Amino acid sequence: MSKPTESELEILSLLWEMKKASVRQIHERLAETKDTGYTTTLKTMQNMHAKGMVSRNETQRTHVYSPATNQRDTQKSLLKNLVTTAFGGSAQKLVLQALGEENPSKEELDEIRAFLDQLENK
Amino acid sequence: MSKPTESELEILSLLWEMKKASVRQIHERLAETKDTGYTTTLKTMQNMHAKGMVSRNETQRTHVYSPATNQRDTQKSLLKNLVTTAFGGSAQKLVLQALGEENPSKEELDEIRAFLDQLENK
DNA sequence: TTTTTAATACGATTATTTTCGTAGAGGTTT
DNA sequence: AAACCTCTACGAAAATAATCGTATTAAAAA
Repeated sequence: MSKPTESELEILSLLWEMKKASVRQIHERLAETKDTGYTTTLKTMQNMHAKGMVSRNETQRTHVYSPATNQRDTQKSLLKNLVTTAFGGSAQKLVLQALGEENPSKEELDEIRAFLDQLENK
Repeated sequence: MSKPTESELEILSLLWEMKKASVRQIHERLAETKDTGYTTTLKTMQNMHAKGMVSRNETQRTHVYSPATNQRDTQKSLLKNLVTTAFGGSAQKLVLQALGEENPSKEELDEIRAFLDQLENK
């Protein structure tokens, strides 16, 4: 699957969250942070459909889109790309940096600890 | 500082690693994985210089480039961008995913644990 | 039924990124 | 000196991405 562009990723991200949505719904969410026209959103989503990145139900006049790419896989490849291009291949460096930037709660930290333990026991 | 493009990031990454390098040196490293002309690399590096993304020493005929942007800061903003666009704002999800993809050594895991402890004690 | 609203389709334009050809200058080799 | 190699500079072309205007059609409202 081809790498989504920046705009496509924004939309894909919303679709992962919403499971399914019309162009209008997506556009309204985008409009919260971005100043772009409706037809721009429409066109981008049509492009995504042409690329097989999303599927859509056309039985209604208002088409309903849903993600066709697995969120996990997409995240995985984007991460891998970032690790190699920006972190010299070291996932550990990325992890430390990511954690340092946030203010994770105790619960989150514990969850990560548990995950580390689990990783070690394999 | 403006976000580096994909090609720029590849070069920046090599410069972070090599500290300083000529266009030729960078080009030879790129050529290992990418099939692109010398003048393309040159032009990209000139663009980066024009953007203030790298500095260069012009005293020799063969210019020597070095990164002008801090690796840490660049990583930080790229990560932030990825977290918000692809991980719904959750750094924790990104961390878990990144760790899951790798096969971190016991030492690396311990280092992450130590870092978690340190985070918690603040 | 007429009017208005809201949707898709399509193409064109603009902006950005990547690529490369060509010219010319500085060194090196013959 | 002449031929040759290796740089930089520059601009233009090609490829990719983002934006929007306009036409048309379907549904809803008047």
